[in-house]
Order: sequence, then structure tokens, then C-alpha cells
Amino acid sequence: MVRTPCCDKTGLRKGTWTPEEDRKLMAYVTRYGCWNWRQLPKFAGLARCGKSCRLRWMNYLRPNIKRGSYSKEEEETIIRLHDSLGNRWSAIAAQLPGRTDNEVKNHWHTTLKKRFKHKPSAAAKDGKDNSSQDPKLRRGTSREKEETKLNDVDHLLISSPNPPLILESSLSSQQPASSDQNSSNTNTDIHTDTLLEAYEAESSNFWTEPFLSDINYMWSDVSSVVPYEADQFPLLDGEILYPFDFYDQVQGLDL
DNA sequence: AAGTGGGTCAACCGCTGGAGT
DNA sequence: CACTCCAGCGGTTGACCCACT
Repeated sequence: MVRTPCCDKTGLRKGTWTPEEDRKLMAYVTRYGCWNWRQLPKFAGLARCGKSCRLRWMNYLRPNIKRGSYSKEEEETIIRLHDSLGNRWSAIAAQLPGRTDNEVKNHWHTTLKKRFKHKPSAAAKDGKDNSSQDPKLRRGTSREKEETKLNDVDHLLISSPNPPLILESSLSSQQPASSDQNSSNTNTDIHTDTLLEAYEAESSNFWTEPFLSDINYMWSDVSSVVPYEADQFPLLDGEILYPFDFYDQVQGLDL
């Protein structure tokens, strides 16, 4: 079977992300969520493939990402889990709040592996590490994956009281809608419609210039309260402010 | 000051399983 | 059942930084 390429490579940027690209991606995902990574860059005004956007968000821009050096406890956890799970970095990262699989993997290869060079892991000894040799064995079981999902910080976003907006009514000519949009829309129809009407009243060409109209008034506000390297969204009344709420709060700030 | 080698880490690539049609 | 699309995963690469010569 011939698979379609993940993206049309022509005209797309590669390599290091610029602060401007980061702002665009963060602004868009914060406001609308990641309804379809493949279509997202088009609407966010980014010349990147969706895969690249997803990776950037997951590994760098996502709220609650913990950066900086690893604590002794974290390193011990990585070592212990690698010993039992092998190279299942996403599963290992799921046990380390704020750490990404990419970061854990890098830390293992650059630091921890050397320390334990001469100590073959239990997983390797009992064959679990074969996962790195046979791609088919690399994945966890569906149950493991489910547990991993529940532990993932993404779960916080999914269960946000205000799920990402999907503005299908405005998209008849551009069709970014994914199939599950409709269902996610139903419980937020009123909220969505109200916001949309208010927003469209301000910006008649919003959907033809999805980002440009947004960035003019949004990041002038957001960037002043969200440090570029912010490792989490601000707290409101002792609770994490979800991205959508966060945006709304920022709009209400007298900056 | 210039060259170089090693370490780190962001990003890319190719592949997979799951869901939808 | 076959096919397609998509998100997610792990392996790998390459740019960058810094210490050292």
C-alpha cells in the first residue's frame, strides 16, 4: 500500500523554530486546541508540517513542561523504569510529570546510559529489550497505553471544562474539520457561538487570515504575562489555568 | 585567535496501531 | 475486508555550545 507523505515537503520550513513561529503555534493551540495537527499549520499561519508542529508543542511549548536538570529521584525513576520497560520512553516519561519522552530519551543517551554501560538491564536480560530490535514489539499493550494516557498531562487538556473550540460553522469554505469535531462541539455550542459571534464582529476576515487577525491583539497581551520559557500556565485560585481559560483571563487583564 | 572534538538537545524520519470510511 | 488518514512512538541526525589544545 502506498502511504501518502505526512506532508507536502515543498515550501515548508524545517529546522529550528523561531520565536515568532513559537508564538504563532502557541497562540493558535492555546485558543483553538489541536483539532487536527495536519491541518493546523495552515490555519495557524505556519509554513511547517503538522508533524513538526505537534512535536514542537508536545516537547517544548506545552504547558507544565519541566525544563532543566534532572533530580536524583527522576534519574532513579528513569533507570528503574528503563530496567523494567526497556526503551519505551513515552511510558517512562509518563511517570515523570513535566518530562517529555524526547527529553527522557536524550537524557538517557547522553548521561545515564554511560553510567550503566556495564550493567545490562533486567529488561534486556529477560528479552524485553528486544522491543528495540523488532518494531512490532516496541509498542505497549492497549491497556498499558490506556494507563499511560491517563497519566499524561495531555489528559488535563482533554478534560478541560472548556475544550478547544472547533468553529465549523465558519469553515464551510476551508474545511479543516475532522470527523470527531461534531461531537466535541455539541456540548459547547452555546459557548462557542457566543464567542464566535463576538469575535467575528471584531474581525470579519478572521477565517481568511486566521492568525494575522489573532496575533495583533492577542500576543501583545499574552506575551507580556507568559514568559517565553514558561514551564506552566499561571494558577488561578490555586488551580492550573487551562489554556482556554488562560486566554480568556488574559483578555480580561488590565495590562 | 583558530581549530577541533565531545556533549547536548531540538528536530526530523520512518514506521506503527487505531479509527474511520 | 481493504484502504486511508492520523497521532504517536522510538531511532537517528545535525546544529550548537563549550572546553581544550
